[in-house]
Amino acid sequence: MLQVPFIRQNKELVLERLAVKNFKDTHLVDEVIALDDKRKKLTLEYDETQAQVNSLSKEIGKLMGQGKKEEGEAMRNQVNELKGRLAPVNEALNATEKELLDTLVKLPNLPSTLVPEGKTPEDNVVVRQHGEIPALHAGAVPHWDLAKKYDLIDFELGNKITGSGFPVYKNKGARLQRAMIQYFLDYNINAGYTEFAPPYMVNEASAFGTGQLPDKEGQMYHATEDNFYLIPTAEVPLTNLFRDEILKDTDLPVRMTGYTPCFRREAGSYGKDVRGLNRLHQFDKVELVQLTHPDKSYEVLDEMVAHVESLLQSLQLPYRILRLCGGDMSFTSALTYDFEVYSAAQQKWLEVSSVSNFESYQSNRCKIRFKEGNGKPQLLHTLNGSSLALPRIMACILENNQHEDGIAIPAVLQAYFGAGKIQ
RNA sequence: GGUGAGGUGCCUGAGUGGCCGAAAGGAACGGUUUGCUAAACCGUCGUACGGGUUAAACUGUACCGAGGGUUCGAAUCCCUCCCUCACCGCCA
Repeated sequence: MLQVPFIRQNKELVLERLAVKNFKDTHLVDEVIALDDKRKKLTLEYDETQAQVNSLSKEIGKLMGQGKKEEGEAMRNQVNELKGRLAPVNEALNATEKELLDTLVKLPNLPSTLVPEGKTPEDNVVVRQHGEIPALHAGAVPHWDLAKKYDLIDFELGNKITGSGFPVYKNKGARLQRAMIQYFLDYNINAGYTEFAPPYMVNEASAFGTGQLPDKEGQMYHATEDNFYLIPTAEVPLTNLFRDEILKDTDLPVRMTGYTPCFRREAGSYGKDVRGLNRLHQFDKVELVQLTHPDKSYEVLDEMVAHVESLLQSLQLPYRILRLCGGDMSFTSALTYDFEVYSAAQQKWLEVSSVSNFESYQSNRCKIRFKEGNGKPQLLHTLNGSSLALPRIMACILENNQHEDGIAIPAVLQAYFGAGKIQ
C-alpha cells in the first residue's frame, strides 16, 4: 500500500499517476488525508490525557507509600474521571485507524513513469520480439490433441478425481514437467538465486502482505477449518519470508527462487481460452523474488527481464515482451513486463511470465525494511517474476516442436528429460 | 488429539503489581590501545505513532506472542486465542 506521508506531500502527483491506471475512485485520496488528520488529532488528545493519568498514577503510588491515604483517594477519583474521558477517544482512534487502513488498501500502486497509457491489453507496448514462428507440418494439431496422442496428459482423469482445470500428467508428460522444473531451478540458481521450497498454504497475514487480501479473496482456495489459503503463486510465501523483518543494507539484494504448484480459482473463466493447458486451477511455476535497495529496483527489474529472456531463448521458443499499459497492470505493480510465447498450433500468444517491480507497495504491507548503518529503517523494494509458468511452456513445446515422427525436446532439456524426442 | 512446561530486545537470559522499555552476558557497530586473523578498555546498540524543530536537540504515548479484562498503576494477576518444546496417542 502507499505511504500516507507520501500521499500527503505529493497529492497532485498521486492523482496524476492514478489516472494512468484508470483508477476512478480518486476521492479516496482526500479521504486518506482527512482520516490521517483525524487520526493525528485523536492521537494527540489520547496521548496527552494518558500522560496525565500516568503521572497521577505515579504520585498515587508515592502517596500510598507515605501513608497519605486521603490524598491518594482524591487523586484516584481524578484519574478515574480522566479515564472516563479517555475511553471514547480511544474508541474513536481505533475506529479511525481501521478506517484509514481500509481506505488505504483500496488505492492501487502508482504506475512508474515508464508505464504506457491505455486501458486494454491492446494498448500494451511490444518491447521486442524474438525467434521464428515455426511452420508446422500438415496435420499439426493443438497440444490437447498431442497430449492424447502421446499419452502425456489426461484431462478427463483430473476431472474425475478433482474437477476441470486439474490435469493429470502421465508418462513422458509427467517427466517433461519434472525436467522443466529442474532445469528452470538450476538456471536460476546458476544466476545467483537461492532456492527455497516453501509451504503451499499461507496464513491470513501472509495473504494480506503480498496484496491477495482483502480484495482478491475469491481468487484463492481457502481452507476454512484452519484459515489457510492455498498459494496462487510462490511470490506469496517467498516474499513473506521476510515479513516484519529489518535487514541490513549489506544483506541486499535478496535473491530467491522456488518451485511450487499454484492454485487459482479463476472464477468466471470459460471458452476456448481455457482449453487444454491454457488456463488451470492448479499449475506448476518456478518463481523469482528479489528484495532490493530502492535505488536499485529498476536496474534489477531489467536484469530479471534479461534473465527470463535468456531462459526462453535457451528453450528456443519464439517470444515477445510486452510492457503493460496502465489499464492492464495489476493492482500492486508499478511496472510490469509480460512474456508471451507463440503457440503455433493455436496461433496465438500465451503469457508465460510476468516480471514486476512493486517498489515499496508490498514491503509497506509486509513491513519489510532495511537499515543503512545506524540510519532509520526504511522500506525496501520487492520484485518478482515467473521463470517460468510451466503449462503454457509445455503447450508451446508440444505444438511448436511437433513433427510427423514425434515431438522434439529442446536441447537444454534433453539431459533432464532423458531423451531427445517424444514418440 | 491428550498431558505438562513455556513464549521478554539480534541471541542467551533475569524480572510475580509502581523505582522496568526492561538487569546481566554474548553478538554487532564505532572508538582507544596493543606490531601483525586475537585480546583488553570505552561508547553505541529496539520499533511505531504523535508533539516539537529549517533540521536536530528535546518530549509524549504504545509495544515484554496476539486480543480482551482487573487495577489509580500490569512484562508481572485473570480470560480467550495463537505458537514453541517435552512426553503420550495417531501417522507418511
